[in-house]
Amino acid sequence: MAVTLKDVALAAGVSIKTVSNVINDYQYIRTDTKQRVMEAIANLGYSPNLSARSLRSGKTGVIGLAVPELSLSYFAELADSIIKAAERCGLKVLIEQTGGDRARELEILSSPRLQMTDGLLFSPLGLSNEDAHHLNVNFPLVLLGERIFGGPTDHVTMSNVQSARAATAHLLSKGRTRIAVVGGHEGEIIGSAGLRLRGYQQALKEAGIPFDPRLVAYTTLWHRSNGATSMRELLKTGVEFDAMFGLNDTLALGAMRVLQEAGLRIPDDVAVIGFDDLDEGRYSLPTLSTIDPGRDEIAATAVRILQERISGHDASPREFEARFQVIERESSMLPTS
Amino acid sequence: MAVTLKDVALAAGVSIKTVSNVINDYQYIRTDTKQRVMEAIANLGYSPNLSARSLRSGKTGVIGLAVPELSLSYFAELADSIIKAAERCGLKVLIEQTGGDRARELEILSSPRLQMTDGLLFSPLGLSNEDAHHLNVNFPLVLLGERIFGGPTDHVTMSNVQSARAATAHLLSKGRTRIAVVGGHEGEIIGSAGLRLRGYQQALKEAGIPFDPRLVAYTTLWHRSNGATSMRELLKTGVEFDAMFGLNDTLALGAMRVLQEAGLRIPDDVAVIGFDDLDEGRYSLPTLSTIDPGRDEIAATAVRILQERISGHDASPREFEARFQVIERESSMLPTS
DNA sequence: CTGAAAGTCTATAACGTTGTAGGATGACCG
DNA sequence: CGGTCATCCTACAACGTTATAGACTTTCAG
Repeated sequence: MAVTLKDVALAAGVSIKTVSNVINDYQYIRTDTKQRVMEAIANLGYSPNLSARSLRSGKTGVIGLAVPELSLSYFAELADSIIKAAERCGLKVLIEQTGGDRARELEILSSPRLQMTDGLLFSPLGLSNEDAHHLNVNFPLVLLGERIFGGPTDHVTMSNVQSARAATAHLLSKGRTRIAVVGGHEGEIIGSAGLRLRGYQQALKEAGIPFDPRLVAYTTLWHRSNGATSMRELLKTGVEFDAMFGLNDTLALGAMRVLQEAGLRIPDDVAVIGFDDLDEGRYSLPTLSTIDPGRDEIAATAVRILQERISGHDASPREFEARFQVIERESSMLPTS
Repeated sequence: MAVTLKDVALAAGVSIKTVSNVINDYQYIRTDTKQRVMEAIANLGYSPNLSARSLRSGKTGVIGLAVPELSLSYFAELADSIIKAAERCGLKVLIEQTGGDRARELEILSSPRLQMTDGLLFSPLGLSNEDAHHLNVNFPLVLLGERIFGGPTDHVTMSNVQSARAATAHLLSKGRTRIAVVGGHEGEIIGSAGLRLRGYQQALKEAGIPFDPRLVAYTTLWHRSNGATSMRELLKTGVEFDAMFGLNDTLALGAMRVLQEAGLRIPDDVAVIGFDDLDEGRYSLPTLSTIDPGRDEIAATAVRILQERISGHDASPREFEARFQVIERESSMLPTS
């Protein structure tokens, strides 16, 4: 059925290796031979069998990307950036969804199915720092996200602590002092929630404002609905606040919706900032202030260093932190006090 | 470096074919032989080389999914559903982004790089019905979306016309008669925009209401910003309306934001319905009425029939239409007139 | 004119897996 | 006891590609 090198070779009257050489731009081929082979290729509609090629060469030209879920906007936009970055390097991306489940994440690290790829970009959610040793795998692996630091692999992350501190400082600069937080993870120290919460506390401390634990609403998955529920519970406790820091945009949008239902004005009664710079926050009502965590930079860096590892670059694990930016929109647009 | 069948065979003192047989659950193997082989596999940490396997078997266990962009929420959620459906069939998904660009879409249909997959789920945006013949490819292909009908391949789609008619009828049932539309594509007949617009017109006709072309706002890509811009222009024209049908949720949310900026109340002044049932619409303010186009059904059907084609099912092309549902939320919650 | 070097091509052996064909053992039936 | 059959295993050949080694030409300096 399928046309192979052999068929082309036969048609062009050369050996299969010559055809292979033409395809791989080997230096020493006469122009007319090349011509003849090219014609045969075109006539027969030959295209190389990639399975055979990767068996022989040991490379597939495909990288894996493991994320919790594409229906979480942050990961959809991350995947978008990564696919584009990979394409620039001539790589395809195979996406795996873990649901943020620890067991599934561990399974992916040991799954033989991933051998169809040259390496893996891995953004875990269920793993924690104690699982770091599981990252000791025998294939190129680049870690994304903030669940594990100091692990045995290259790691690309955002400046969680610093940017959360900047986000909080931004609200403080507006004269707000009672800043609620939505999306904490109970007891977490490392992880997006823990780190961002730490940044929040640092900013408070710098401003000389005591940390009030009642202002932190905890939740599990960072889904829209959880942002809404958390805010609803926070309001029920009666604790007062004049600003809110959503640990990501999705949470902030869900929470904002509940605030407005409760008749609170944004930013007048409650100034709001999120985290992630989702497209969505640009068209919400009000538009959402946020942190741009440098997603494209993360994607490009991750793909680049994964490719370095694939081509055999051997060095001790490196940590990369993307540049961030505070983006002020309506939800916190107030005169600076 | 890597452990192969040969190594395992040597360690277990059997032939490589026996090891292969153990792995593939061949019937006739003595329990103790099996045991010995399994142990050797575990000890050496063997896992099969998938390139070799696919070269031999002609199957890769990977399917391609080509969509415009994952940062468009609809496609992110579609990809999510498809990856989950594929997983249930033991398939991996390789995602390709076309940007909705016709040239790139055509390229994908002829790209040899896709040979790393067993088949393709293809959701074009730039192609039109005249390009149907390009779908005549020599690999299993299932078409998604509404750009091409009656093409040479299986096709899974949503009931665009019917469900748009139902969406419009829903607004009409609330006593609204001046229904603006956001997201039309100039001159389009086939395609999500064209079909949904047709459904809109059908509903009007059934209700005996004349079609007013001034109520239709046109746009290109269905991005949030375009929904906002379109609505801004519509308001500028001064044409009156008491309801709006966003041809998808993203557009509707963008437009809703502009309506509210303009001081119009939803649903009181303008009742709104969207299309797609994005998660986002559940937490917007107000929550967004919409059409659930049956995304999971589309995903499951598409994967199933692609798999049928891969396993050699030969029959004339089939068309599938998913069941839809009108979902009433706050943006159109009014007493039925 | 000669030998070395550069240019052009080919035969053959891998890569790691599965399919085919068949050999060896023992059980069971007539 | 001979033959058939099920059971268990193996040797070998493929799948389509690229790497290796080398054969044969041509070029060109000495």
